[in-house]
Amino acid sequence: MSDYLNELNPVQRMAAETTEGPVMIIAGAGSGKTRVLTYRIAHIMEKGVDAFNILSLTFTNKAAREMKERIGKIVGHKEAKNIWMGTFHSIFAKILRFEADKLGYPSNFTIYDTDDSKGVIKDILKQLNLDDKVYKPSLVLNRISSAKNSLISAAQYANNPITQAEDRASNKPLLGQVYLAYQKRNFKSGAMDFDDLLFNTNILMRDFPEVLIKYQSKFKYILVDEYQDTNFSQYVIVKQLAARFQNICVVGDDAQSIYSFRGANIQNILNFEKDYPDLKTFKLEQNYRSTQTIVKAASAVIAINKDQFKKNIFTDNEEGEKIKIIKSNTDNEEGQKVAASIYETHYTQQAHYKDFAILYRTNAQSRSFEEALRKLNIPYKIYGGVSFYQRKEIKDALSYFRLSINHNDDESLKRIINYPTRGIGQTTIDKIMLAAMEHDISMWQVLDNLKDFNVGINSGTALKISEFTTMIKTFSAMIPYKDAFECANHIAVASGVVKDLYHDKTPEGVSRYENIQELLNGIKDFVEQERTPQEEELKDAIFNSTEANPVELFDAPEQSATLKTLDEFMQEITLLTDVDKEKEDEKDADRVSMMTIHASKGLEFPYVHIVGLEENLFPSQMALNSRSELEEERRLFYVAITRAEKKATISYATTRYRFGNIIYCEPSRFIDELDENCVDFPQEPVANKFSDDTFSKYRKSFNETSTTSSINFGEKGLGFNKAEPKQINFAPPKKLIPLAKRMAETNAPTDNRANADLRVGSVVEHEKFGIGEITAIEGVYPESKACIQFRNSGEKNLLLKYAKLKVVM
DNA sequence: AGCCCCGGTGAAGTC
DNA sequence: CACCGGGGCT
Repeated sequence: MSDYLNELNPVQRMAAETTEGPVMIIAGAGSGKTRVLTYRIAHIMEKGVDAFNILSLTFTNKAAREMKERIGKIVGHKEAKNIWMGTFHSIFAKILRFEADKLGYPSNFTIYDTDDSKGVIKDILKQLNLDDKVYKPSLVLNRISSAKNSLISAAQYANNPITQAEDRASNKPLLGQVYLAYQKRNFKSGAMDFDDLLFNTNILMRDFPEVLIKYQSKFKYILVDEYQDTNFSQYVIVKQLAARFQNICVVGDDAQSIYSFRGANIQNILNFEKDYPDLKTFKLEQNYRSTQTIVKAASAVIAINKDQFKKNIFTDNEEGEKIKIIKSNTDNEEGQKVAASIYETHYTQQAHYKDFAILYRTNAQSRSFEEALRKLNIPYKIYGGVSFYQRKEIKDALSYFRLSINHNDDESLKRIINYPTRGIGQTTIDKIMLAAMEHDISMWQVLDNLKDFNVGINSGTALKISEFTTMIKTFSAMIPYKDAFECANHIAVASGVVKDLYHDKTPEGVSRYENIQELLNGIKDFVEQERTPQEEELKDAIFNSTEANPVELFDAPEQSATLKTLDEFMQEITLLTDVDKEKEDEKDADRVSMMTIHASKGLEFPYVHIVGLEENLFPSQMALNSRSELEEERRLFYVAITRAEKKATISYATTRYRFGNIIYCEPSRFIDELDENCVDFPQEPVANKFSDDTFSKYRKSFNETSTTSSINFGEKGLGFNKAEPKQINFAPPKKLIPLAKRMAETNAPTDNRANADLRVGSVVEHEKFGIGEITAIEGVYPESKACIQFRNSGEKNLLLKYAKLKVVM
């Protein structure tokens, strides 16, 4: 019949053809996992299974899209579209919209991102009169998130003696109350946070057996990719759904489990066999990606970990170059040396710049590489960082959309009620918020029934409020009847956002204006894309079920079911992963890729530079408290090395800036763990591992770790299954930089006298602001001040005697 | 109401 | 060093 299976090696082929019953595929790095998954699904379909009965959970939506594309080539694109494929969050958000009414939620519930969630927590802390220095919103949110991912409800949390004791110990005795209030507030707002999407799916399946049966019957074949990175909540969902047919296939690599910080539990994959005794396991051990050197070096590193499946990863590829180690004296020098190394390889090997990646442990490390690459005119692209959707102007516009879709979305309301300025000040907002909290309703409900509440707002302000609510209502009325682009465009203009930005002629203002245009363009694209069958189904269900009485202001209602609406757009973008957000048209651009190692998972590059290999940075100082944390760092290092196809280069610096101070760094222990036959060490000794400093540091860290606390969340939960013991660290991160190692900042003497010769019209380069032209000079050197129009950073006034400027022309 | 300046504090990774 | 929030000034 089909010959696609012949493209697989024997193990891959068996894994793809064993479609019935529980299957686990342990897929080493570069072992052709995606190919197996693709062919497996195609094979299931060719055996006659309806695509609507297949659920495939992927790590990013992009991965889902690409896999659908590949499957489509085998079984036909029309059929492939019918597969339910996407991330856990996006798939179950869809299901929750179908079933929302059962949980008391509206089907157009808002999904709160992390910023929204923190905003809610801040309000609650204010209301409960708690100090946000003690109850740090990010820590509180982490704690709540961990609880939810372990299926601990707010009520269970608040009444659990263990969590109570734990929170008292960390000086946050009311954390349970915060969690309760947080859930209540979000519910009133018709909002779910990311963790709620999974948590509430579990509630749904627990409390509504008919719903569980419905989806169990629907999803006859279930596949889960990156299973090593699932958390308890996800584990239970999968287990429940697969309970009827048991055609469950999980794919993963325990050696690449790197997301425990967001609740991922490597035990899910290590213990999978316990849940399904008749499990068939396939190990994909042949690496098709990397050289023998890279495979050997990586294997030596990962072998040090205790907690893992035994694997014998091998490759038939050539031996390849040794791993090169670059030592630098400072972080800036590291940037220069790495950039130079890329530059050199680019020319000597005729490599494209897109063949290179710089991988780092933390986003903050990107700076020195950016600067160095820019100096050598090497194009680069940074993945992650502040995304488009995080920008202020975009969030403002989206908040208008969100509020128009769901009036009870308090976080959006707070953001835009006085933007652009319309005379509704902080005092008024505080009064509204107070009334909302007192009556347990959303802020909108207070605004919309202002006279029913004794809020103490004067008639002038009341008028402004009513103008605001009327405006939002007209937006809402439009959404079901006009496509997303028309609505968004109308809202952006009618709200005054566009006008506000248009009048701002500073370079920042211009760029904000352009960003809004870009957002609108994106929405235009969205409108022009066809819906997937699932989206069609969902659209119908929600459109027909809305209790809302359609206001016939615009086109005929029957037309609206075919339109792609603004609320659909919002649903789509909220759950995009960082990878999903990357622009397609830049994919082929010839640029060096820069990203965190986490973000690099699943990617591959011929030449990989792994940078910042220093103790306390990689491994991170936060990971030195336990074996399991250190093992996760090691897995992260393993992931980094195995991204490389031809050559891996590792670099470290002996000093580095941190919080404005220079600190000394030691080479990472991971360097020593590489198989030494695979490594090209620098001439001088790498490090003196047993200096007094080293000992003093470890003594210090040992003494300090004893306050770290943990609680066991394993016993309760929702009562489906026994949870794995869940550790939540609540101790603040320990600084492990010994006093002896600190050094006063030594500002390199800069000769700025040359700046005295600068004139209006001179073009200069500033190390931070980039290239700019001097438009005015005031005063006489050394007291002179130059006004410089920078190309990318806007206008700045700089004192010439201090400004570090290089004359360009 | 908005702007600016100051000081305190803080960077791991993310749906 | 860089960002954010608070407070004070216009």
